[in-house]
Amino acid sequence: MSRPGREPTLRDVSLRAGVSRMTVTRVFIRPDQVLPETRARVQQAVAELGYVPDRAAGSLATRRSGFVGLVLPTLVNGNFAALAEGLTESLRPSGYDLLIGYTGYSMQEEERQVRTLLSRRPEAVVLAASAHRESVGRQLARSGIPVVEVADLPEQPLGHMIGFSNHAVGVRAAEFLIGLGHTRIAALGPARCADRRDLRGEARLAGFSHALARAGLPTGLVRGDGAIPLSFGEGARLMGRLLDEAPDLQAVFAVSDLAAVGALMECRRRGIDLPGQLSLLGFGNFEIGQQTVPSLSTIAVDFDALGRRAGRLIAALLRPRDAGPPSPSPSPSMAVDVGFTVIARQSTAGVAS
Amino acid sequence: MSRPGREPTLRDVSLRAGVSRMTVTRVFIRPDQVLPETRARVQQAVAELGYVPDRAAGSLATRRSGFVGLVLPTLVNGNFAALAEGLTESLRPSGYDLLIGYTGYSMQEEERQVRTLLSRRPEAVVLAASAHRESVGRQLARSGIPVVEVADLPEQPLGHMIGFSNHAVGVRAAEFLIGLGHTRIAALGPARCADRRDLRGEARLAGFSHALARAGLPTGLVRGDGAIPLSFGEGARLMGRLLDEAPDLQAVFAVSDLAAVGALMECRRRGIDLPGQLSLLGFGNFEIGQQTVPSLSTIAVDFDALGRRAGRLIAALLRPRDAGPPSPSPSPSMAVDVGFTVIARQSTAGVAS
DNA sequence: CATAGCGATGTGAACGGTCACATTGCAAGA
DNA sequence: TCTTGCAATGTGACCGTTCACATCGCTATG
Repeated sequence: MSRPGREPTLRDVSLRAGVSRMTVTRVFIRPDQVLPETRARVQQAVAELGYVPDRAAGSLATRRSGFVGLVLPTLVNGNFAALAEGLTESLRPSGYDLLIGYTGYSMQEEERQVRTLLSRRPEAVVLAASAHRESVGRQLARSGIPVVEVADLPEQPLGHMIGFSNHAVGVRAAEFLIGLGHTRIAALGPARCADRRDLRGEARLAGFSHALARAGLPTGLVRGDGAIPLSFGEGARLMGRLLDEAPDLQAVFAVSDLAAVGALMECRRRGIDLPGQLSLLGFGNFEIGQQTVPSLSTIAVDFDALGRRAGRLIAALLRPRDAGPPSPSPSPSMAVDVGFTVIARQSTAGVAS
Repeated sequence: MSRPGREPTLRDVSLRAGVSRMTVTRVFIRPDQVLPETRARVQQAVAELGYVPDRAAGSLATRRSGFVGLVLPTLVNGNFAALAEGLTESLRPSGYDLLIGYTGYSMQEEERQVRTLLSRRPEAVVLAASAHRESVGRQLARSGIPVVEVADLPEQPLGHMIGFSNHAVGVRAAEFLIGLGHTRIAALGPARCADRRDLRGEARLAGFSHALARAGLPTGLVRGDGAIPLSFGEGARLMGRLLDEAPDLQAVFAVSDLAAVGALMECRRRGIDLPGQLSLLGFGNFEIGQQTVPSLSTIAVDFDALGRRAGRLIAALLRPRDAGPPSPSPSPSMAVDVGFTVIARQSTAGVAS
């Protein structure tokens, strides 16, 4: 190394290669503008010194951080992780790095995350945490960067939306179970604490209740009291309570496959036959649901594709950064409904009549 | 806002508050050095302008990015996600942000990730991807920052290690199953492709074979041909193949709970009674294993704690940055063995004699 | 043969903070 | 009253890169 202790800089490389600093930069940014011989000399110096450009300095000069922020409730959820991976991959060709923050479903934490994030000057932000404090929207709006909300279609969007209606999912779930001939129908969903909330789960639950009521069926067995995040164990626990209270249950919708699989296992422990005695429907199409016995009927959304789509949108929004006018017309807010699919597997069946 | 289009800067705030830029900075860095009245005036200007400090600029000046890099195989694995969350949380008090990259188990991709990462000048790097190209070690060594490898105890460490011996896990798994009286014992593990490898899974498998051989038992049923990453479906598929070939099998070790649960479901589909006809042992203590019927015996490692521990180590290493000598003595490489625990649940049982 | 034109390279000034080192004002002690 | 000392604030340079623009040398063209 040239200077002890410090990492080599552009200057070190330029001195060694016998060119100016600008030429070295060009070798990285626009190699075609540099004569092949010069380029080779520079590249050798780079290799010898082990020089890696400092993007923080670059960001400062270009006013472009190369970051896209992603805020989600938790990483410990296959679908959110898949979303993150899809986003990363679709953003890679454009050279953006993902900066991930997770809120643990807490709105207060989300606020903190967004503030932290903004200090890194992301060029766009993707929000997958559905419950926002008002201040979050204010901060994001002020920063002037594109905001994309995913995995939902909120009533009061902060920016673009790529997702699906969780309320519609709930409605469809109810219609599906009703269509099978069930009438004593229950649902398992998240509790509403003051700060920790799973708004999407709540929306699915609300849609479910709504459709039940519309069909003239009782909604008393729709339970919004699951601990967040809904897990296998929580699903089993909730199912146990439900079975204790209403042994003559015919069908259950769990707002998450995780809870549904837990519920399925609880049924197995109690010797309840699925779908013979009870139909069970989940949401999320987690891989485990394909393998359980019986396999789990569910409602599927392609989260990886959701992430990819968000990434493509962002790449497109950010590309003509130079072309268009500064930002007088913040491109009209897009809303993309990617829909969802009911996947009927073995855990649901019609009522024998 | 003050200047149209641009985000407000320190200068905008200082002008509005009628102080110098340095005073504004101090309100953020060392508030106690600023007179309360002045501080209040500055804070009001900050609030009015919606000013958020630019950390890229700050990094440049302080030569500290505030980033810690984390490279892992995939996020779509509860244990790695838990590790990431544990790391994040233990680093938060010290003000570090996590920069996550994932390799999809590819060594080539890992190399790319590390290079990208280094351009953001992380102050430390945590590696959870066990298979490294040589160049990765070179790059990291040259950068001079602390490196922590987690979830393994490699023979040729790149820096510090916090983990457990995957080979020992395999040995212990075999001893456990042998101890139950089984002799026809199989194992399911990852295949070894050229680039995509799961070295930790391979190590568990190798340890398992080793212990089997040492006990004079045949190792022909130890299968290292699972698609990476090992999933529920892959576990089911592998188990099916195994049962077709060796119907008189007595015990199976799957190097991941995910594969083990898949295998468990496959057994159920085939009407094979666990643990009556077959003992099944997994690894990883994923939550689902507690809920399956029968519940899954497994080998547990606390990944969240692993992440926390790595975070604490890094925080400690980085703290006295100012105190100690520049870096003549790169603090001796630490190796922490966090061990593992066999959790015997219902899927394993002794042979009836 | 002069010169316009272009491609390759160099120059100095930002970018937005923070560092080390002044400078100022004021209270305590000789 | 005159230091001395400290707390609060200001000054200019610098962190490593890239921007806009200038310069250089060469070739093609009239």
